[in-house]
Amino acid sequence: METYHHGDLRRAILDAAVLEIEENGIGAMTMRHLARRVGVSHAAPAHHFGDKAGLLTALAIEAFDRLTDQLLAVEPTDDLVESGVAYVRFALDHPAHFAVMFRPEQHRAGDTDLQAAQHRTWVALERAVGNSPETERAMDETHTTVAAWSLVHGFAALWLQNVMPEQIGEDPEAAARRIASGLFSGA
Amino acid sequence: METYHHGDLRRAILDAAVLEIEENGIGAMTMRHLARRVGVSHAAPAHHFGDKAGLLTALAIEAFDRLTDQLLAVEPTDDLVESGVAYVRFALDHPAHFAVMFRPEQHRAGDTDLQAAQHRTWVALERAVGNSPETERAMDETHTTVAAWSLVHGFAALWLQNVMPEQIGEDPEAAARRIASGLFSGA
DNA sequence: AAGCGAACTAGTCACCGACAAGATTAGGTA
DNA sequence: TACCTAATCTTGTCGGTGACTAGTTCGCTT
Repeated sequence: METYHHGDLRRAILDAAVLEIEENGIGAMTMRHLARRVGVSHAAPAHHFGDKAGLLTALAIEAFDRLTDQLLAVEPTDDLVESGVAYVRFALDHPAHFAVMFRPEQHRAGDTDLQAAQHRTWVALERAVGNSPETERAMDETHTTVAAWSLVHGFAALWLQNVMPEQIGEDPEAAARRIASGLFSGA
Repeated sequence: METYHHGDLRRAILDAAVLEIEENGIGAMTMRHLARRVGVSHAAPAHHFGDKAGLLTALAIEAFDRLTDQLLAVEPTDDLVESGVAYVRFALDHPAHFAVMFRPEQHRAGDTDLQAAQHRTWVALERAVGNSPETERAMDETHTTVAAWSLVHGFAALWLQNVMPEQIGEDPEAAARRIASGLFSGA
């Protein structure tokens, strides 16, 4: 480091946080570790995020937006199952982001930007359900969307937490596709 | 307090932990708070649990066992949906226990007692699926069980994290029953 | 009743998040 | 160019936390 000012410390801290969480778990992610990792003083990060909750909120917003992008990248003509698989793939490919998304107690309470990002994800999920070809359902669209979300969210969470039975195998994407197909297109 | 020895400090600390988490969130649950709450010195709890991870592991084991009991309390003749609703009800009735169950990074790594408790829960879920009347399924029993678990776990997690859309209403049990019915007995 | 070991206390250490005050510098203005 | 103001970053500090150690109290067995 040659300059007193970092240039884009905010971005650097967010990236360092992801690496730190992936390498050593969310428990090891302290503001001071990130500062050391990036090469700034221990109090520098707080200037960009307010406090630790602010940092985690910013990271969660980024995570929701990336997930939304992945969901919207699924072809509109594809089956709902493909969106479900995309959700699971995002969670397993980006465990650090996923771990930060659903921890309200670590977030800045009532942050409107975060709420907006969560809503965008919800809208993307609704789109996936609405685009799905099967029109004859046992539920209205809201409940179908919640059902699909619950299924893939639960699957990803249980997989990441290592509580799945061995019989399920080692390929999460295949298992997720099989399960989602069985429930949502196996009529 | 009159006696130097507490009598059942281990039990008292576990109960205090549940209260503390329910009242102030898991972030506020520190060993020192629990000690103060129970009226012992700050280092007393560690004697019973080793360290904080040991306490949270013990709490998780207790939680898995209580959940298993709730699942086994469902009548064997009942539909699979009733077991799913029981899972959701447990999570929402005991948010502190539920919050501690699925945080491996806070647990004592590789604890065999915890693994055994998790396995007992899995067996209870398999029983629920096996007892369910509908025999013609799109999946084998393992995948059906994982699907059911994922659905209710995801639903409970999303509900507790307050990211459900408003349209879902205010009665989680009703919504869970509707969704589980739509996917598992709405053939 | 004696003493052994478990239960608990008191003291300490490194580390953390938050805060305050000061140093540095980028970027707009005269 | 010279300034100068606000944003950025550093340094120092404080209370709180988890973990460790040494010492105190007491239940229980023999």
